[in-house]
Amino acid sequence: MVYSANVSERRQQSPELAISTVIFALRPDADSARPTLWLPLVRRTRQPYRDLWALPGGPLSPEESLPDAARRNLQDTTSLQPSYLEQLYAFGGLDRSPVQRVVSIVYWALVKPDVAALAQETENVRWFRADHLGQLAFDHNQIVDYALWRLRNKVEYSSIAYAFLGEKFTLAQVREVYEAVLGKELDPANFRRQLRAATDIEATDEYLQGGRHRPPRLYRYTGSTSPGNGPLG
Amino acid sequence: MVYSANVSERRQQSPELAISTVIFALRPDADSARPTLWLPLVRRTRQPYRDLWALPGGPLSPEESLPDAARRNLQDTTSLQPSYLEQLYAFGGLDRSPVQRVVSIVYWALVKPDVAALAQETENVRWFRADHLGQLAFDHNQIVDYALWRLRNKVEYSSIAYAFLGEKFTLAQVREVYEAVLGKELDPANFRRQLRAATDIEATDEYLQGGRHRPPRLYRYTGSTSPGNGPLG
DNA sequence: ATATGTTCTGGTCATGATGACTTTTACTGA
DNA sequence: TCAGTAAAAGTCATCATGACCAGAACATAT
Repeated sequence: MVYSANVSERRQQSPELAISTVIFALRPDADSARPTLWLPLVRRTRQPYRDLWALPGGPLSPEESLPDAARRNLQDTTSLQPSYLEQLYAFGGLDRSPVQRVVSIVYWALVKPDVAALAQETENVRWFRADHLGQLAFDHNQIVDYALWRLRNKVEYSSIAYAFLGEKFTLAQVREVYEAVLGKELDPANFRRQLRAATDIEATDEYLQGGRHRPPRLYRYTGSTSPGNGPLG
Repeated sequence: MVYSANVSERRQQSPELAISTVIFALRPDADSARPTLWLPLVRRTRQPYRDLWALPGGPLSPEESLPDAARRNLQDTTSLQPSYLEQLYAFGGLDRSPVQRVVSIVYWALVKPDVAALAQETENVRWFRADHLGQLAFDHNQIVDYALWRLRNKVEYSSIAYAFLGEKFTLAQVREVYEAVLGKELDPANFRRQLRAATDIEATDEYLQGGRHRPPRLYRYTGSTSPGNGPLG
């Protein structure tokens, strides 16, 4: 759209196309010190929904692919590099924006804790607990809810949890990821049995020292880190 | 796009937005008389990919929702009314179309056999076996493959199979749906045991007469028929 | 040095789901 | 009346899971 148009004209045009991303990271909770789900939001500086928090997003540039657009937007707004990126859904309801119709192709991403820790908050970028969001701009509450549903499903049947972890980790750390995502405690012994049966994690001969208990063995994830069931192979 | 533009200008504009649909139906195979997966395609009458077969699709009208656009398109091109409709994926690669960049939001649909039987073929609409497609226009082979993957997954963990069946059916008919979709035979006794344990199918007191064997009981599906895990509730 | 608290690690047991298979029932058609 | 066929019900071994128990290996306090 190189020419300007008023609101009623915009209503008749082809809908605007935008890319947004729901970004999840695990950060230690202030009280319990256990990891919990957080996500960064950006403050809207323009109408509509000025001063409300919204998902990072923007238009699709003509020469970039959809995931590239999501990645660039993530870099521009939050300086974050995701360890996992997957398309979530295309939202195209008629009343998503009061001004002009917008079709948003939404991605969801996971970032590792060390990367998330580097991204400092600014006036217009802030991290929120996934279960303590206020009212967001547009239909973004609905989008985040759907992304949470997808994350919780996917963590149970795929090896996505390791996108939250570093190269080496203890089985208890994996369990904490599951517990944070699913919101419930898991039996350590049974959880351990399942992970030992999985083929995509292998034991190293290193142990994590420093705890006031028996030092746990460190493991390594050997599987693929990309969304393997997508249409791209 | 109300004004015309040449190819190089189009390349720089905001990408075109289109809606397409992959439609599945079960039709009896000519040889084995067992149901197999078929899908209707439309012949392209214009460049690019003129005379190749493609998924039914078209632009998004300003005042219709995404699923409404898919439904209308399905009606316009194939006169089919789906018993199930769900968003598949948004395809936005740079080289999907040689002329202008197109972002396609693709839906997938299921139609019941009686509805599919009514839709007659024309010069530009023809049904193809899902496993015997030739080369399609654009990236539509890739899209169909992904839709098949989704269908096969979803049939195993959801109650989607009943979108292929009428109001009353025998357990063997349900099994034939699973066998056609998954492409493998299933043990009748074990399959029956699973369906009897499911809560969303109830037995009627009717039996299907006419076979040269013990008449099977008819059942009814009592669950929901809409995609229940979508972002819309 | 010893005790204590913690988590890691390995194990048992009952239960439920699954796959392979057998048997009986109820129909049609020769 | 018999043969053929699929429906319907049941058996058995195997496997995954949840609940639970016990010893091992550390740090810390006494």
